[in-house]
Amino acid sequence: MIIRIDTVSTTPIYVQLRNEIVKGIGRGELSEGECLPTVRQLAADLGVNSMTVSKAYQTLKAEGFIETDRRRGAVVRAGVQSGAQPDERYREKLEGELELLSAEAKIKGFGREEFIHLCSMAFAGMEG
Amino acid sequence: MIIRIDTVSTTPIYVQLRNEIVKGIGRGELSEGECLPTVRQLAADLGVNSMTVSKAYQTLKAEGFIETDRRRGAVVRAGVQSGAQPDERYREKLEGELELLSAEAKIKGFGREEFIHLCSMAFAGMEG
DNA sequence: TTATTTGTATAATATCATATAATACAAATA
DNA sequence: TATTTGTATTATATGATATTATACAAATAA
Repeated sequence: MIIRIDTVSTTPIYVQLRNEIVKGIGRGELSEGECLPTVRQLAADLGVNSMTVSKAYQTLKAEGFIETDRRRGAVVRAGVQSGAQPDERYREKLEGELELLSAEAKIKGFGREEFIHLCSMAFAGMEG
Repeated sequence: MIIRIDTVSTTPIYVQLRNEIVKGIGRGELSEGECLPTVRQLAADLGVNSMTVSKAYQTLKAEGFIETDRRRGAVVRAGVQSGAQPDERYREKLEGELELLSAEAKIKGFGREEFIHLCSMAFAGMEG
């Protein structure tokens, strides 16, 4: 998977990295159990510091998206999430962000159908 | 409209303020043409600095959500947005954010129907 | 064993964003 | 004239961000 970083953006690099990897997992470009590049390798590829990559991995780990194994490195977490009970904390976070997006879209002139269409298209872009 | 600020949050106060006002406009609690509190008044109510409120207002102004009038102060921008051509820049921003939310939701185990339902409910919470 | 690689920890440093404080200005109103 | 509006400026303090350098435990490969 190719990751691009915008060094001009106000979004911290480690957040950009975290977001790109999450989207890669969502799209299926990164499969469950697949190893991510090592922090040093990815840092070298992107021209950033290895601690910045490490911070992105730690964020992903804390959020349950990956696990770190001393033997294999960083690994995409297997389908624990697809099963079991939905994460209530995440649900509230998602609802809050959708509320803000809905308000912005509404004010910007988007109708309900158009908004839902965009949501549907975005989700369709994910694996499965 | 009542605005609450979380001083512990990592989200900057001026961003929280901006978000709350956007949601207030979206819900219809703040009508087009309605005056917002003065920067000093809102700052006093919230116990923050007036420049922090000013920064939130400037952000809202730059995004086209409000206008500032020396006579009336900060005013919710009238329906320029509901008409005219959709803002292409905003559309891309929206699509990008929906892509990330979709990826997270997908990984967290949400199905298409559930995700769309949440989007629909969020938009339904907006005026109109 | 030894050498290497893994993620991680630590410390020092630099830069920028954030927030506050105090003061001041032009424009408009009462 | 006095007041209020948003805004500008300057100074200051704090925290987030990013880099650099070094080091560690754990596991693998030689």
